[in-house]
Amino acid sequence: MEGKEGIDPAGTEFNSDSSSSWTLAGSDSVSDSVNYFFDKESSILSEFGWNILQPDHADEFERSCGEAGGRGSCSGTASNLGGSAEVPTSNPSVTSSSSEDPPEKSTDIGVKPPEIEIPSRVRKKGQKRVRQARFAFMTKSEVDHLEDGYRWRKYGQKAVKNSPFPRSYYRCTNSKCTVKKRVERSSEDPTIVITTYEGQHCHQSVGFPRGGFISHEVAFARQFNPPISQFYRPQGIQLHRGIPPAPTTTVPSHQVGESTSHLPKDEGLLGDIVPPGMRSR
DNA sequence: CGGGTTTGACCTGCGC
DNA sequence: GCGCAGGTCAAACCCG
Repeated sequence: MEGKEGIDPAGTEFNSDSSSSWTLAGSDSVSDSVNYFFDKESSILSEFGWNILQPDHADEFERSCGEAGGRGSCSGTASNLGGSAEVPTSNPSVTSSSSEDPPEKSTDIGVKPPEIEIPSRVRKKGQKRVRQARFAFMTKSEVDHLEDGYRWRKYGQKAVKNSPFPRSYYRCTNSKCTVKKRVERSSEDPTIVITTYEGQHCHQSVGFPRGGFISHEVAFARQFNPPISQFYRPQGIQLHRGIPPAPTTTVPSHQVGESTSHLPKDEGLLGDIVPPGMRSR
């Protein structure tokens, strides 16, 4: 409605003319590398920030970006975002992607997904696990694992503290794709499924789920697909500037199979990405 | 038989 | 340093 608004850590306000109302909901108290945005209309809670890369990987990734050439312009985009708190609507890859568009061109990917998630048993000592940009959805649904157009393989399930519901871990079945997602039910409202995506698909989705309509998750996931490089900060450090996501107006709520709900107080997965201080809605 | 799920063990980060 | 909780691995199992 009023357009996105928020304040980045440096105090810079940002606005856009989008039809969504994103509000800065908080920031990561631990790494301070991400901010959280909540869309009151779509009830989508989003987390935006820079990847935190160890210097080794930063170099490595910078190289791969350089080789990729052209699209994305790793450091350039990063500095742009970092310097002026631009909203992602100015990001070509976001604005150009309608709900029909795949996150990336599948075959000739300019930027291959950086292998920043080092397997724990291969990871060298001192190299930290790196988190990619994440965004979360709260969806009212009886089904835990919502169709989003991609194929996922479950690789783990864990009981979550303070929640009677386990958290499931999924990985994209595409071997070249590093995207993961976590699915968990809200302990406050069992009808609400909280899905958190981490990373970005480097390939096309396998198709639309359930007869052609797409959910908020799909629409949002497809709109929020800036090149990975844009979440890369060359110096490898945590910084962060508020980057509100593209609006989700492409999906009228009546088209959504599972209606979204308002943000409840929550623990568990939300507790993971949402600082306690902002969970008062 | 291939692909997906389950589940216990293991690893890692973090707070105390 | 220790314990806890989250995250991941991988063998066993299931299913089409």
